[in-house]
Amino acid sequence: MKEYDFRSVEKKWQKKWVEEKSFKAIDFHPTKPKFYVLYEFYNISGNLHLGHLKGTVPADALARYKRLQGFNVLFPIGGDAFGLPAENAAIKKGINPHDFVAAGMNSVVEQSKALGLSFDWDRTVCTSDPEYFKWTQWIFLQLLKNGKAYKKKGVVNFCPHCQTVLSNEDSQGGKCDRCGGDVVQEDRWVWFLKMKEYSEKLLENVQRINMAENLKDAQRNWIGKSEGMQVAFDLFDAQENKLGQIEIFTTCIETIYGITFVVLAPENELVDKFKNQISNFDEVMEYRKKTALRTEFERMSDTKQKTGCKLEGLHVVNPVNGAKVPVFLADFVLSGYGTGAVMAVPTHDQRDFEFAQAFGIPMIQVIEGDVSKAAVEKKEYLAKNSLMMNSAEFTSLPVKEAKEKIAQKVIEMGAGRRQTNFKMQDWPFNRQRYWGEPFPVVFCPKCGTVPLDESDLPLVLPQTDDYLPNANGDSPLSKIESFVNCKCPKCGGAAKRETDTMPNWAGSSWYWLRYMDPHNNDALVDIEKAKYWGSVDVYTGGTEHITRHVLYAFFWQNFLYEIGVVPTKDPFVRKMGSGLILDDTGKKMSKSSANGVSPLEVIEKYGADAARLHLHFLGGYEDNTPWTYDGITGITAFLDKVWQLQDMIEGEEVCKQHVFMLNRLIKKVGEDLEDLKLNTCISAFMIFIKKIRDDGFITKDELRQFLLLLNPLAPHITSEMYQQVFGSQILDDKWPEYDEKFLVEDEINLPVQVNGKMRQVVKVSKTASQEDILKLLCEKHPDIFSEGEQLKKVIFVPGKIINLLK
RNA sequence: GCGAGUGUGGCGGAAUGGCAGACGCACGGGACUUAAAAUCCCGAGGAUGAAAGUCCGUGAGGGUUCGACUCCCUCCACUCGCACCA
Repeated sequence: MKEYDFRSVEKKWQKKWVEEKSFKAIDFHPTKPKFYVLYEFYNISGNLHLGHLKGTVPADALARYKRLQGFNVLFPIGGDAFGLPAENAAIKKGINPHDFVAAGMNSVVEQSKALGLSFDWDRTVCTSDPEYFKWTQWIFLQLLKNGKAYKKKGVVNFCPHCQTVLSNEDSQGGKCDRCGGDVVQEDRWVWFLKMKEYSEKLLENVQRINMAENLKDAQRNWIGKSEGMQVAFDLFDAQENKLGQIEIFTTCIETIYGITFVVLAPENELVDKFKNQISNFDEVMEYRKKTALRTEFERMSDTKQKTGCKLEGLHVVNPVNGAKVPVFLADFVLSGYGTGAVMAVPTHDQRDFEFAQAFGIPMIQVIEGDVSKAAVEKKEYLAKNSLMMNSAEFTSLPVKEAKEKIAQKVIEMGAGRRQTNFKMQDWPFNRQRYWGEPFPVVFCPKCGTVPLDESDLPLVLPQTDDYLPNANGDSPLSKIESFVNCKCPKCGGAAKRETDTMPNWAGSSWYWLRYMDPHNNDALVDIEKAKYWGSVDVYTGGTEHITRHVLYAFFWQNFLYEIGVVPTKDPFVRKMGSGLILDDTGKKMSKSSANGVSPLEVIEKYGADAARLHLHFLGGYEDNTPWTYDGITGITAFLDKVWQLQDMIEGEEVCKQHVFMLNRLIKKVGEDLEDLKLNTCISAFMIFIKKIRDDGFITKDELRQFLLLLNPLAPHITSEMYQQVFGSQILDDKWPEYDEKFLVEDEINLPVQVNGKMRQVVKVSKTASQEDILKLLCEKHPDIFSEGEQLKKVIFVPGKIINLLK
């Protein structure tokens, strides 16, 4: 047997798989059940690095395993190419984004093929391809027509470096997700998608999906459901004229008798409305200006330093006791959450406590506890169910009871109602950048905002050399006269196009649907095909997009379901978040930090099978794994031993000597592949092969089954060996099945404990009774148990352990 | 601050109530070789012992149990997510 030459063998099979379309998914397969495996498609902003393999290889192994099991597997790939990441990368390299993306797409395809990934290449899509984004634009039109998209001037996150508006999801922690710079708050015209309206539905998606609990928590936390009350306070001027009402949101209605002030977010429009009644208006405007200049990051980092400004000349009245209460502006109140106004109870809310101290506002304690140094907060007083004080007829009641009774009273008075709020905001959907989907919308002086006719899609992105972002944050498209000036689709008069583009998350919010029907010119997906392929069965990829892409995906899928375009509310049945590959300093390996090791480098040195196995032998799927070449010789030695099995064939059928361990291997490999536990799966193969080598032979059928089992992980070497030994293609064979009856060994090693301490291991029959074992101990290990010895108790778990208590 | 998670040999990591350290790397010994590399075989948590064995051992301390890496409580360290969300 000549040595295994991975270079020629791997190339041969990769070529064959592509040419023969070996992994083509069949729509409406007459007999095979469908199985949809998805990997989070490639972001076209750089080369592949080893981090990508953390998601692709397990998905590939699962797809190959399911195919051998007889499923009609859909395993597609594509490119996420529009948006900031690609554009920034292109600008950095000085290449036009069109060319950059074309080259990038080509590169990831070639690298995927070199890894032996079994994608269906006829279904590849790219989000910046007009054939694709035609349907992204189409979805936007449906959102607009169904009242789920609106344009509004509002205070939003803006990145001065990237010169664009960002969503909350893109500016977590007050930092731009793309450049890491500080995000500021700016007043801008923004296209919003009504994602907030879908909060409950998204929570249901989270409930239904099969996913790690910590990831679900992150999503629930992001959506941020909170149940409380909305209460109206009458607003008066200095002469006691009623001006209107201020509505506040609270989850602590039980503290309402302790209110000593009310706080509005600095942006609150009541300030403008009643400017004539505010005697210190200049001071107020100055405070407003000051807070607007603070970055989100600054606002968050000094939370102990409360700032604010009293609205002199205005006050509100507490509806439950008629108390006169002053009104402040302060930036610890967020305009986007609840009503942008809060009732402040310094004795029972730490923020209010700090604010009251800073501004010398009196405090009223309404629940028992020590409020001399800090507020006694909800968490504490609810846990203790402390007693009420200073709260009229509710004084001396336990707080839990009082909470309900006070709520009732406020409702009966007509001053408030129960209200559920969500942290998640509507999705700011436009970017002031060139490289994105143009909005299919025009502004007509006569007709207002007019959507393009669906037949005019796609609205393509005009070619230009002047695509750099503008200093004042206007889209580069606004400079292209031929694009901007157009005719109104409604009245035919002169009109102007929207010149902002959609965010990078637009194209990725529905791409799994397009794979089901990638070449359809009449619909984003044929409804019958969508019914056939259903939801993605297993979705692999990183966890960093869990509160962004995955929530956007839930949102769009729900919307498309409501308008009858797709048959299910759930895009994914199961989402499996992969860990990261870390470099030698413990940092995440990524395209942006330029520490990525190219898979091609590993493939060149050791081969694709070795690269696939080694990376996943290093650690579990969900764990962060430090990358190293150390240990890869163990993998190459293993593959050499696999190759040598061809020389060890003796006999035909599975032999008695090997039947137990072969069945055990089949069971273990199947279970581990379902859960993407590639590391323990690989070790199971190593244990098996060691035993075969000890015995010195393998039968022909044992080898056949072994190759099938290993094929999902190491497809090249197993395909070659199978062809050489059996003369046919491994892909035409079927996954082996195990039989429970072969999984029980006749003889087992039974641990013997004395008083809970391990003393001995005895070999006994699997059916041995307690008496049998005690008898055996008398004969062979009298030091542990001898004839006639008194035992206090014996714990015997058949097949597991025996524990003698003396 | 809130939420979640992790902590096991020299290293990557197995084991989710029943033989801790599977499997692999590095390491030591042996075979092959003039020699080295490669390959193959054997050994190996720590302490003690010639050995059989004994004791200790999964971040620290306590608890539940016949039996705990595994379950519960307290604490320490690290990682991640969210963060003035009323």
